[in-house]
Amino acid sequence: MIPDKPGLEGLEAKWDAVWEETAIYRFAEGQPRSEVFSIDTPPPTVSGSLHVGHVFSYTHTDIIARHRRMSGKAVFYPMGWDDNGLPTERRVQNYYGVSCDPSLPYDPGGNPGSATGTESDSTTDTKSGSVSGTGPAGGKPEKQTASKAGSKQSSKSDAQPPVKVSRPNFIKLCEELTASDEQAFEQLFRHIGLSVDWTRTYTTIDSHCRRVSQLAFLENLRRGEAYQIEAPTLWDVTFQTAVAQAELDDREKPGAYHKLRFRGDGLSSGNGDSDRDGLSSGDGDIWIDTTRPELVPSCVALVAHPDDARYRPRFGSTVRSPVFDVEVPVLAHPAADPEKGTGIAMICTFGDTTDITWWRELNLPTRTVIDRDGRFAVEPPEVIKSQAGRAAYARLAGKTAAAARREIAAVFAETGDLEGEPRPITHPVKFFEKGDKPLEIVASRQWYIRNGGRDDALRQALIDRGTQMHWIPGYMRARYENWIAGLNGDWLISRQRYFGVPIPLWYRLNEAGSPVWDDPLQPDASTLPVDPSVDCPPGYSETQRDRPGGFTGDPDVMDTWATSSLTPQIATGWRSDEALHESTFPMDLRPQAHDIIRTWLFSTVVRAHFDADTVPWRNCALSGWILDPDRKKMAKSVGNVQVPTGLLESYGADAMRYWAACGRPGTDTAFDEQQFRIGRRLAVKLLNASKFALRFDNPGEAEVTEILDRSMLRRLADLVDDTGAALESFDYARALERTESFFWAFTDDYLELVKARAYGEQGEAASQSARQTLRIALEVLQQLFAPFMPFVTEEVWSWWHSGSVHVSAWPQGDRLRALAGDVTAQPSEVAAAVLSAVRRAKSEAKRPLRAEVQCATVTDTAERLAVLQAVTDDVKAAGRINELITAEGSEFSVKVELAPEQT
RNA sequence: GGGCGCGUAGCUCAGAUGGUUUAGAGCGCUUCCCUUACAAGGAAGAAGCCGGGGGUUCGAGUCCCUCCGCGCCCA
Repeated sequence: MIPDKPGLEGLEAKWDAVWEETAIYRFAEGQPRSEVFSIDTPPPTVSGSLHVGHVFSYTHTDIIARHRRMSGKAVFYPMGWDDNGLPTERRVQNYYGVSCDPSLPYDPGGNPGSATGTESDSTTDTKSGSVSGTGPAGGKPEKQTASKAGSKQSSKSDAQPPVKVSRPNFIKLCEELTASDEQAFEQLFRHIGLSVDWTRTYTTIDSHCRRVSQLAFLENLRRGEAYQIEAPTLWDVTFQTAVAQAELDDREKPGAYHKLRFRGDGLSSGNGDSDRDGLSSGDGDIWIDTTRPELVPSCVALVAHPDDARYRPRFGSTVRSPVFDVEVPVLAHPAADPEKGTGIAMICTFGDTTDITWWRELNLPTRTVIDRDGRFAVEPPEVIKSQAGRAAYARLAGKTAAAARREIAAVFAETGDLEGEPRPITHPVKFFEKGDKPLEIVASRQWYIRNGGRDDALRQALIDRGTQMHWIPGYMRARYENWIAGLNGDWLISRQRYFGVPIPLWYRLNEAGSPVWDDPLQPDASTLPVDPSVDCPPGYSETQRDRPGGFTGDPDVMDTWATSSLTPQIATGWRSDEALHESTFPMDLRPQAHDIIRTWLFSTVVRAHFDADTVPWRNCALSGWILDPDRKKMAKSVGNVQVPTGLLESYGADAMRYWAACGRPGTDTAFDEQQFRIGRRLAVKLLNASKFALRFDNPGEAEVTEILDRSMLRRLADLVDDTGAALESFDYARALERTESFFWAFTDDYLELVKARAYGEQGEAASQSARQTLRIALEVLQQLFAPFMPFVTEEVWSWWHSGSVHVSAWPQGDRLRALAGDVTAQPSEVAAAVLSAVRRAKSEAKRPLRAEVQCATVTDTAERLAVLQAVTDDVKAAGRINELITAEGSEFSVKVELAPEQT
């Protein structure tokens, strides 16, 4: 049963198979809510390869799950894969060499992507070895795959131009690619021993999730929490989609102030063409500084602070824009910063988010120049009438913003409207977090869900929700509150993309063929999920699609967070399995990383607030990041990612979990391979200590009689209480640290002290006590380690138990304390102190530990000497001490006389 | 600029509500030991003005103030 030379190799595969077969992690349905511990596992994005960061945080959750399971809870621990959204689209584009063209009809026969050859095109820069068959788990430590490639999709590709495929075909490819990834992810998660109920998995694009997502949206719509509006929208020109506030990144970018002249020729405030003869007159001119001179044709006003004496006389008057010669008013608004540039700014539609504020609050017209592809529209705004202005605009038409900027600077320089050279500065520019071109702002019709960004009562209600959850660590709640406090708009959920959950609506077309936006056609709930681009609204037929008097489908999909925010509803069977939902929702635990509090955590609270008038979970545990040795966040885009597979092979899953468990909740942890070695050593030690303790005959019902044994059990009782409390409060790192430190002391001291006695050197009764205690302690230690190192503990448990350690009952401190009776921790402490002193003496004398001690003199207080008396036989045996003399004194010391070296 | 966190041995970190006399662990380093549980191991040792300064207290790494440095989130 117990191998001669126990090892760790092969334990993962062996026990994973057994656990699968015995189904010990399967959720036991039908339990009352109080007996259930439900976990809202955040579905990892499957579009990239797994790295050690995933192992890190998912292990933390698993430790808690395993502890709750051993504590008697029915643990509800499903797993999802987040596969909808842009990351997948980008990878599909690169991997298959395709791009989506929604205007194409579905091609049911061919799979264009597969046909055009996967491997050939993927050479661009995804060496997509990681996504084929063996999956990301087998991936090499590649850096920068999709993130870079995706953004370069159209230009610069030296390979073939992408093959255009229909939206349904494109989605098929997305599903194909993610399916193989998901398998690989599951394999890796099994390999590291996550005790997930693998019969309960979902993917955020599957039909269940689409249904929940659409149903929840329709409910939001019905209750007035979702609405659509035509408004200026942050827009990514690369992906050509709207993005939400939560997806913004500010990046410091170089730019340049251009000092431009607006003419204040109060006289010529009328007709446009000819009166530019006052070129040199300059008294009424106003100079503004701007980093975006190309937006002058979209300028609708100038604005300065109301208290700014320099410009106060000009408020209410007008000036004319350089070259384009458009008359614009000079206005006052408190958001204008007198310290910036010349203290007066031009308002364009739209250069940045402040422009939106001004435009809205000052009730200004819209003069759009940049199209959704980020290029200047062919036609100038109507308001530009002068020939010179139209000619100048023609030089910008079709150009990107950056190119137009260079062009217009040249124009202004020619006309003398640009003073001096542009002055380089660096300033924060808003980017889509996944994009690499600055965001533009375009006016478009979009769907929103209210989130308190425009409603103080709702804002406060959501902040209050934060206080109804337990945050681990507690200070993370501040981030939640800060984010809500800083919201400046509702949650934009529509995206102009393809691989996502469609917005389940259609619009009537009037006789002119224009959509009637106000009263969307809704599907019957029983037909969900629907795809409005394929399905028809109730009462219509396909022949009426896109025909005047007919209907048109909403072309957009929902933000990936609009689905991800529903994982509690998705996982617990909301509106599909009410019994399950009742016993699992609100959920007990949401583990996640701290950087997505603003997105995932917050949006999930919003949905539960609306749908169920509750918080979605009782506890949220925020895990830290893995940092590389230089303390930079480990991320694919940085190229410093550690892939887990190699580490798993050399150190084993338990060692990797050990490393993960050492990272305290919420704390960023530097990756340190040394920790893997330590974890592995601990696992090996557990094998060997178990083997040792079990080598003696089973003492049956023998009683624990010896003082030393009872004293050790007393300390073990304290450990059990301590670790139990730590795990209850999600402090797995503390629990592990305590258990580990006890365990090493246990092997160093207790095992050595009782070794001789266990072998029978002090008679049968004393031996039985030792053997019994060894077994009791071993059993408890195996259980305490089980949540952390499930494989090795299951292995050693199996040497002497029939069931799984993972469904055994968590140890009780009281039982151990009862065995200890009135014996305190002191005897084992005194014995260990003497033994340690003897070891030190031998080590300092450079003698082996088995060297005999002629005579050891222990000086200590009378009280402790009396205690030592009770354990003296064990101490003498362990230290190989021939004669042990005691002497009273206030200071503890041990004088060691070694026996002469034998020759 | 606002918020949050951090600064303890060469390195990575523990030190929960201030108090077991001379501040802990692991790694690394040095020395020793192939001991019948364990050599991909074991034992032992050296090593710290607990970021600086001020304060509260009988007593502070632990609380307060301030300064310096670092990181993150948000403007």
